[in-house]
Amino acid sequence: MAKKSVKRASSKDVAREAGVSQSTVSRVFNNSGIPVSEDKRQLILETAARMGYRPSLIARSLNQQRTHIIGLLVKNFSNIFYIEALRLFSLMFQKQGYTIMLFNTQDDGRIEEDLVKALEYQVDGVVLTSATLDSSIVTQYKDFGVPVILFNRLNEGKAVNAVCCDNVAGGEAVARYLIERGHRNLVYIAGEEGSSTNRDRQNGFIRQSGEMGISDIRIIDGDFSYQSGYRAAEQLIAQCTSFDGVFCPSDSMAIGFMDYISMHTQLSIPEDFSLVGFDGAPIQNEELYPLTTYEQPLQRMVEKTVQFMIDTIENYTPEPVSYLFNGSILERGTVRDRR
Amino acid sequence: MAKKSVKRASSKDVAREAGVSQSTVSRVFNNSGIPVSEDKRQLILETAARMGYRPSLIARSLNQQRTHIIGLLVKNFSNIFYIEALRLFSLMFQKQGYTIMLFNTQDDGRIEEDLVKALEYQVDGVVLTSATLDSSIVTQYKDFGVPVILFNRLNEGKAVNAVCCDNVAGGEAVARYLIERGHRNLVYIAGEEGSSTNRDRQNGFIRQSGEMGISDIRIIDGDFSYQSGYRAAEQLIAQCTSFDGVFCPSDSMAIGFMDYISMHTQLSIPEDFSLVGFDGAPIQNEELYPLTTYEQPLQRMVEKTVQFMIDTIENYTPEPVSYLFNGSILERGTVRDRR
DNA sequence: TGCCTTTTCGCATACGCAATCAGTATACAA
DNA sequence: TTGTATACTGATTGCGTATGCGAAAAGGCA
Repeated sequence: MAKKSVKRASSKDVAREAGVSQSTVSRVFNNSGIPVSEDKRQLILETAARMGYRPSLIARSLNQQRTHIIGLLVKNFSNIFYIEALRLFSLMFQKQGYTIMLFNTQDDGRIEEDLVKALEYQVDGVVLTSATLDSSIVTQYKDFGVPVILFNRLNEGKAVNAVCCDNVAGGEAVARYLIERGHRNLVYIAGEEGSSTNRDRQNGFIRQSGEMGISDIRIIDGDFSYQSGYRAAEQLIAQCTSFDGVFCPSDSMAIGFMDYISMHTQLSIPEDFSLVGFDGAPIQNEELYPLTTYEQPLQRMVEKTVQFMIDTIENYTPEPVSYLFNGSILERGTVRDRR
Repeated sequence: MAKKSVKRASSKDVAREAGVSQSTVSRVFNNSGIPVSEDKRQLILETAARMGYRPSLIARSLNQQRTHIIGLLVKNFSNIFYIEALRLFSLMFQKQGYTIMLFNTQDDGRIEEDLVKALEYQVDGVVLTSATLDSSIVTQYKDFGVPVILFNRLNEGKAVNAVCCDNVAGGEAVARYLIERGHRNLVYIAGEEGSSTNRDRQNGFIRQSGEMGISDIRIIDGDFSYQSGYRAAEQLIAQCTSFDGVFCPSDSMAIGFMDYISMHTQLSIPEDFSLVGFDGAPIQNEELYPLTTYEQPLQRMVEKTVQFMIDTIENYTPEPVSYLFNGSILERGTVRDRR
């Protein structure tokens, strides 16, 4: 059996069938305002429908040098925050007439491979979420005139476009929030090592604490995941340190932390100590997990990224821009005022 | 400023620069075994690298009538099971040299729109997950010779390819499992109305129960979501019916159910009644949610879908095939033997 | 050296579309 | 009737790649 049992109708086929030229068919299907007489238009639409004709966006892309495809590189499928971002991206790009090509970059070594693949497919732009990437690759990428936007990640020297939450300010805000409410013995559960998001949140948290007179902050290892939050709680409790405020720089970690506390200790939050998360991703059950957290304006960040991308595609500018967003503390029930 | 500040090098450019013909460049880059002398090959590879040349997969697709793009239509971004499926699909298709075009089909009315878009992009095949679709559209789609596979969904008359868990057998297995262990007063929390998955699980559950002498099964409305499980528990408890076995046809629902019970009642599972879920999607904390569930062989199902898709692309056959998979009860801690 | 086989390469064309340009038909004014 | 402007249509070209065919070059053998 042949590879394709049916051959798709092309505009040429429709033209022959309808007795017009291929150009006229083309003019009818790309609504670019070029006038076609009404009777021919109807004739063409009818024969096209009868033959099941659909314009080939591949051929159109080749001709126009524009694919209307956006490459979306995603790494972290276990973090609800990025799932939510993915959902919003796909929705908003679709609404703007773009289609998403998804690259699930499992390990960092494959990033370059995926970027090249996206390039070969002539994507109009690339969004990188949650990837700890070698910036040299992206710089090289820029040479092709394809816009790249880092989402929720900054790179050194701001050599690449980025839309990001101001993580330093976020860390500072959490420190301020806790210390202003009388917390003195703070703990920071670290996120993924080497990621700019963790580094910035940690630096902001520690610096602001220092400025407010709190300098010895305990740091426990982690990696943003639920499990790491759970284990961090275990580790912290085993050390039996006295503490009254914990900052988990992701909601997943915070919830893992809460679970360990409620399952294996007699402590209760916020009576015995306060807990603040980060992200503000949707929580299924806020009654069960009334997590006070620093909420990133995810929706606005995605909107900005999409708009920024489209603007850049339509008017390419080589100078990189970084947009920083500020979130705010979402007060729920895991922080008590200790003054 | 121009739309593109740089023009990408084409095979023709490389050919001119290297002093060979465009054909030879092409032959070097599509490793189709056509011989090119070693010195020219090296020369071409070098100049290509120097010029930053990458073959255009768009142009290649136009020429070959094959894009190596798979359209993936996803609806349910809130269900962990489908997120996991999406992750596996993207991984496995990438490994097989295919790239994924993602369509986030928000509401069912847009399915047709997304299918058409995928068609226009000349995708080599389409996988539909979690979509309650009008089969007439898909039938029409088949006329284009583009393979369509329904994932985790059957359609009436089996007119379309499908890879699915045998939901009827699953429902039966759960009924058998509960009744064999002495449960007599069963409750079924319904999944999304109108979905084949819910209908089949429900039918299997009720029929098998009937055959084993249990005929009056209470049914509570739901839609597969965490919230609907939570509300169903509330509703059930309010009715104060005596029951000893509950079947939630998705793990999300089951966990919502568990949460309501532990938060708002004095009942405990499995002491006061047993609970069985469905899916077997990863649960973050099995200690906290030791849910006994019917586990679908997700990994194998995805593998089969990918393999099936590639086979169908390479050797198109118009006769639709349905592959049914059987899962099994994953015993954890929410069922007690009541004999 | 001449002839033949094999390897290697270039020419020309096709893929499906959009755009440019040139050409026809119609309308209206002179 | 002719000229001009305008509405419309068609032939042609190019986007970047792959490939059949034939030509040329290289190599083998007498």
